[in-house]
This record gives sequence, C-alpha cells and structure tokens, in this order.
Amino acid sequence: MPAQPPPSGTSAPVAHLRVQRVRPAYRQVADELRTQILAGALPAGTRLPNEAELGRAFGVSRSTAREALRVLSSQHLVETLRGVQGGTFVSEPDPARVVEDVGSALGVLVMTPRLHVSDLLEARLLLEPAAARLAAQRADAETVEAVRAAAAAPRDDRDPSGFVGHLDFHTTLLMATGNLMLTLMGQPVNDVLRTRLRRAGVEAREWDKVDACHREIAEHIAEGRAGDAEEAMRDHIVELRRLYERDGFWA
Amino acid sequence: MPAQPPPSGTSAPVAHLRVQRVRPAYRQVADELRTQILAGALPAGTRLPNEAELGRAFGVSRSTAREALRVLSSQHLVETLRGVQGGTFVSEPDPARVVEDVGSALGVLVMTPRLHVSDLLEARLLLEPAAARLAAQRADAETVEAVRAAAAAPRDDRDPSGFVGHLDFHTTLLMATGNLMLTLMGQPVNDVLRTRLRRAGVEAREWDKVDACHREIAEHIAEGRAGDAEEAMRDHIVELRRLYERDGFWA
DNA sequence: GGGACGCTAAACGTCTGACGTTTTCCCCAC
DNA sequence: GTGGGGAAAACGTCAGACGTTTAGCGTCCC
Repeated sequence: MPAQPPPSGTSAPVAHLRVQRVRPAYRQVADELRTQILAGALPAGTRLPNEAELGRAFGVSRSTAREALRVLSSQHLVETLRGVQGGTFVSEPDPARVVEDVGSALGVLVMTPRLHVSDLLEARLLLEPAAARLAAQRADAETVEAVRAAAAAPRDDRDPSGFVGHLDFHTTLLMATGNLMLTLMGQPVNDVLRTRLRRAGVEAREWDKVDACHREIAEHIAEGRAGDAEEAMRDHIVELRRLYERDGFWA
Repeated sequence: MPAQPPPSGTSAPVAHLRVQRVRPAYRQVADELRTQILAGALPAGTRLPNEAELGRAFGVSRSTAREALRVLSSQHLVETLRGVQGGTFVSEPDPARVVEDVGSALGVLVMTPRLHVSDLLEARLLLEPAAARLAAQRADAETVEAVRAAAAAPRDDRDPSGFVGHLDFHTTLLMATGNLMLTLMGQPVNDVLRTRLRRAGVEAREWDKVDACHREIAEHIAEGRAGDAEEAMRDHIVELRRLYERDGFWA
C-alpha cells in the first residue's frame, strides 16, 4: 500500500484496495515448495534439484526458479551452497533464527504507535517471573550452573567475544525453564529492549544493582525456591521498568 | 547445513563448519536496503527507484537487484506493484503479518523434538489467564462487546466466511488487553494449536462446554472481575489441555 | 607409498538484452 | 461530458552466456 494514494478524491471514499489479480510465477513456485516443505514431503536436509531442473519441473525459466528460492531462503526454509555438491537444501528448523526474525519484526513495530515499549515491559513482567518460577522448579545441576555463570558474568558493553557461552542473564533464565516456547516469546522482547537501552547512558552504579538482583535470583533458583525466585524477578523487572521509563525513553 | 556431511572422516573431528566466504551481491544489496529501512531512512510508503535504476545505483544488474527485492518482499519489508505508477514501496509494519510468520515458524519447530505441543500449552497457560485479568481491568464498552460477541459466536468448522469480525475467542481476548505484544506472543501459539486440533475429531458436546467457559469468562470481563476472569481462564485452559492430551495427540 | 598440487566438473552467481503483461493516465472522438 | 482506446512506465519472464566457488580425483614428486 503506497502512502501516495492518487489524489483522485472524485467521489467515493472507498477503502483504497489493491488486489493482486494473478500471483507471479515465482510466488507460485515458492508457495508450492513451501507447502511441500511444511507438509513434511521434503524433510530437512533434502537436496532440491538444481535451479535449471527445478525451473524445468515447474515450467518456468531458471531466473524465475531462482527468485522463488530467494524467497524461501530468506524465510530460512532452504539454504543454498555453491560449488560442486552444492545446491539448495531444506533447512533444519532453527529456533535462533526465529528469535532473530521476530526480534527484527518487533523492532519495526515498536516504532509505530501500535506497539509501545511499555507494552514490551508489561509482557516481560508477565513472562519472566513465571519463567523464574519454572526454572527454580525444574533446573538441573548443569542448568543451575549456567544460570549462576550468567549472573556472575561481568557486564561488558564492549564486545566480550571469545565466550560463546556468555549469554545474557535473562536469556539464560528463559532457556532454563526447559520450555523453548518461553524463549521464543521472551527473547525477542529482551533483544529489542536491550537495543533501545544501549542508546542511552546508564550509570555503572545502577548496573551493579542489576547484577546483584541477578545473583539473588540465581541463588533462589539454585536452591529451588520457586516462589522467591518469582518474587525477586518481579521486583527486578519492575525496577528495570523504572530505569526504562526515566528520561522519557520512548516518545 | 545439509544433513549429508561428506563422509570424509579423514583426520579431524572438528565441527563441520560452513563459512560463507563472500556474501552474494543480492544479499549485500538486500542487507543494505534492509538496514536503511530499519534505520528509518526509508519510511513506510517510500517508493524505491525502479529495478533497473536500483541495480545501477548498487552497481549490479537488474536481475541481482530483483533478487534482493524478492528477499525484502518475502520479509514484508517492501511491496511491489505493477503497472505505470507501480514500483517497489516500503511496507507499513503489519502485526498480522508478524503473527502469520511466527505461526508458520512455530508450526515447523513444533514438529521437532525441540518444541513440544505441551510447551505451547504451558506457555498459553501462562499467558492467557494474565491476559484475561488485564482485559477485565481495561476493556472499554466497545471491547467488552467484541469479547461477548466472540464468546457467543457459533462455533462452525465449516468456513464461516462473510463475517470478517468473527474472530476466535482467544484471539479477541488477547486483543482486548490493549497490549499488542500479548497478541503477538499468544496468537501464533493459538494458531498452531488450533491447526493441530482440527486434525482430530472432538465431540460436539465438549465444544458446548468450551463455549460455556468462554461466555463465563466474557461476563467476568464485562463486569470487571479481574480475579474471576483470570481464574476462569486458567481453569478453561487446563481443561483444554486435558482435551489435547487425550488420545496421545502428539508423539 | 604417501602427500601436496592442480585440474575438472557441477552448481550457484551474475550479466545482458529482449519481450510480455499489467495498470494508469490522457487524449480524442462521439 | 463521457466513454474508449492507445501510450507509457514498471514489473514479470525468458533465454543464453560467462564468471565463481568448491569437492573430488588424478598426477607428480618426494
């Protein structure tokens, strides 16, 4: 929907609709392949025919087949490799990619009046205390260790690369619930919030307080005190919210 | 990552890494445009140069520029219109598209061992009672009416098209919170669950019970009884979960 | 005999140019 | 004034050619 509706204004204020009379061939090919992939007819790892053959199979040119593949690959349904033994392969589902994509989409939406940063904070307030409770109830020794490590990890705005395992505390906690769905819902929110926060300066003293909260929550989880973990997390998020709300962070 | 690692096994059991030495041009173009769009340099509604010019601007051919546009359009960042006055336009952010995409991604993940239907049910159990509480606290007259209508709407497995306003009760309730983020998190989950459920037969008698629950919740919300709404919704979801768990719905 | 080097072939990546198709707009005839 | 038909701008599609990447294999030299 282009934002430049022709200034016709002749008579009817009908909603300015745009219909796609015919779906382009590349879209039809993409849709067909997507359907087959989602239906499980093409399991992950399957190698599709090469582009020329694929085009022939659908009765379109190689360029059109390629455009269809670009669509699928940008949705992470297939991946392409070059070289001999290269080709297009059906992708393994990857939660990390989903989190990325959702985060990106949220980043766009949060710039509109439809979605407010306060909405994200509210959602988080709803999600993370419950996650802390679940983590406390379920975490095994290894998971507890990961949570403790994340809480103890030094906060470093500069790239702390070298530590793949160095994940954000909130991320680690979501994963500690053992329920991937909670990570999928919470992580994109956290990503967006973190991005928005980095843009403003926050005193180091406040970060120390945050870290202290994290360690307290980690201990509650380590000891299996579900109620305490939930409560501490709720307080923590409320505190964080105050931090976000200061200075009129969002319009 | 194709699932067919070459059976080399010569010497080193190093993780089978695949690096992209150079990013293809179409990807670079797409990334550059995406960056500009996300940064707000190209606001929604902006009309991009035509494909030939765009290619010239990036020093690539029209085909390459087209592939970049296919990538962006499949991520709903741009839309393409044909005809004179056609072209490629930066899209308006659309929550419904996000919900669709996330739902699709969830549908894929839920077929893997990483994400279980029970995870979705747990997430829902966490989300929807809270949503019911918020809705009861905030819903205005119009919203209450919408919730009531959704609860009263006749359940019809056959396409009830003709009623655009006929939305699922749970969807309506999520929207009634006034927090779009809750819809974004909850709706894809519900979509996946509904899809999985339709595959099995459930007796009409049970649907009647479900509808009764919906109406009860709607009334709690209409009367602003937040606690009751939350409680009723929790019971309802637990009940639904039992329905899902019957018959070994998932492996 | 073994290992390094380099060639080869399969696929994707990119370019060029042409033509078809859709859709709007405008002008002209009635 | 109104309706219809053509022109024009863009995207959609095709065909063919050549470049680039990469695994595999053969060869040659230690």
